[in-house]
Amino acid sequence: MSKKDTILQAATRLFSEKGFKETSIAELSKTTGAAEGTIFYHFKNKEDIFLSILEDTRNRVIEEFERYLKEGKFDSGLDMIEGATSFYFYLAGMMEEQFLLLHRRHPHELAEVNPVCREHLEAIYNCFVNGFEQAILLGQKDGSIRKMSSKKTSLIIFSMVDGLVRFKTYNLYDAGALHKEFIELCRRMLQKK
Amino acid sequence: MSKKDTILQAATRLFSEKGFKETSIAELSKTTGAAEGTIFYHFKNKEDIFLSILEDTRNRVIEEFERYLKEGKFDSGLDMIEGATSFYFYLAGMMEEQFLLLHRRHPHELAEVNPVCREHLEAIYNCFVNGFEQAILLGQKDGSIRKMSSKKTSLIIFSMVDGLVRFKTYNLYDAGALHKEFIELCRRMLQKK
DNA sequence: TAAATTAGACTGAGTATTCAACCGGTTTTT
DNA sequence: AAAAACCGGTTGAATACTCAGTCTAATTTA
Repeated sequence: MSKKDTILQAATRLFSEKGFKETSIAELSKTTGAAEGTIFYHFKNKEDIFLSILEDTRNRVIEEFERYLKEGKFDSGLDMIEGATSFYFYLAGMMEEQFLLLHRRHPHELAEVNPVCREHLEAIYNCFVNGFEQAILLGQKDGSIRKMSSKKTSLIIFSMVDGLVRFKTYNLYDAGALHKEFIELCRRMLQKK
Repeated sequence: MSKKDTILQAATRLFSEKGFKETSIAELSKTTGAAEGTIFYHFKNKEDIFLSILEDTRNRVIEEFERYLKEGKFDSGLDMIEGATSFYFYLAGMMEEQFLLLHRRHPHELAEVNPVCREHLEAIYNCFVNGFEQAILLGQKDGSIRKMSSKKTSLIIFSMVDGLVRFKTYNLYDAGALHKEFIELCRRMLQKK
């Protein structure tokens, strides 16, 4: 792995675990074995490191989620919602550090003043919300999901799954054990009859 | 208002808007008109300011929520859930700064090493989760809510409402317009038949 | 040879916290 | 009554420290 990638990988862990401001270049240098000068040779400043991480996260998240939806075979729209939400949980586990980073306030604050950051964040969120909406629209066509606003419902579902993932990272309750119940509740609120 | 309260109020706003680390004593001094020394006369250090805010938040949140549940008249457990979740949204609007603060990562990180902080956080979350659970148990008694794990379901409902509030603060989508739909979905996933 | 990397000194702008001094009012002493 | 001591609250300059980012000169790698 190139030194640049090593830096990026360590920065992802440090930024997600400790926060952007709380991570110093000196620490990043020590944990990677790269000299401080090397870090600034590859990235023009600290924020640039952060944006690179966000770009990588965006690419990977979108690639994985869209591939899952394309390759997956679903018997109905309702099944597709179950698959998509479950895959969200799976992805949050696979890419734990990146999700931790996204759940911090820093990227959202940066997005308010930095268009590049905003673009990355919107792309990530739209990917999921659109995926959920597709499933709802499919379900309304095949009759597994009742008539309702697909736009609004997909937003609510996204805020639900995202809320659960956050819950797990904060570790206040044993949120990991809630998956089965969540799916059941989700089905009930969407299905016909 | 005493100088101490002025400091506390300004710190609540600054910590919630900018973050703990990102807020300097110098800025707090400037916005309150209190000298830096005065701040450390009233609080033994920066963290002490934060814990005072958290304590105030805890007291206010619990007082308001429990009073609402006690004084409120509900026709059924299902109505009580609607009332309790709606009141959560209302409270999040009324105490916007405090909720913003709670939604940052800092209090949760501090809670891992500081028992006082952990105590405050747990008290706040338990208050809501227990309130939701009471409503579910009541609904199961009066027949408005089906058989299900009251514990797990109350956790999921809490993560849902909390997720929506977060959504609103991040302002990525127009989450404020989702309240009516949320209530409807909530009813469907809980009620019998 | 050119690009990548190193160690580390350095700058300049912050940072939290400390501290001796000060202020206005009240009580105690003379 | 005048002087002295006392008090909580307040001040802002001083302290010791951290940090991002720069720079250089030497070395390694491709």
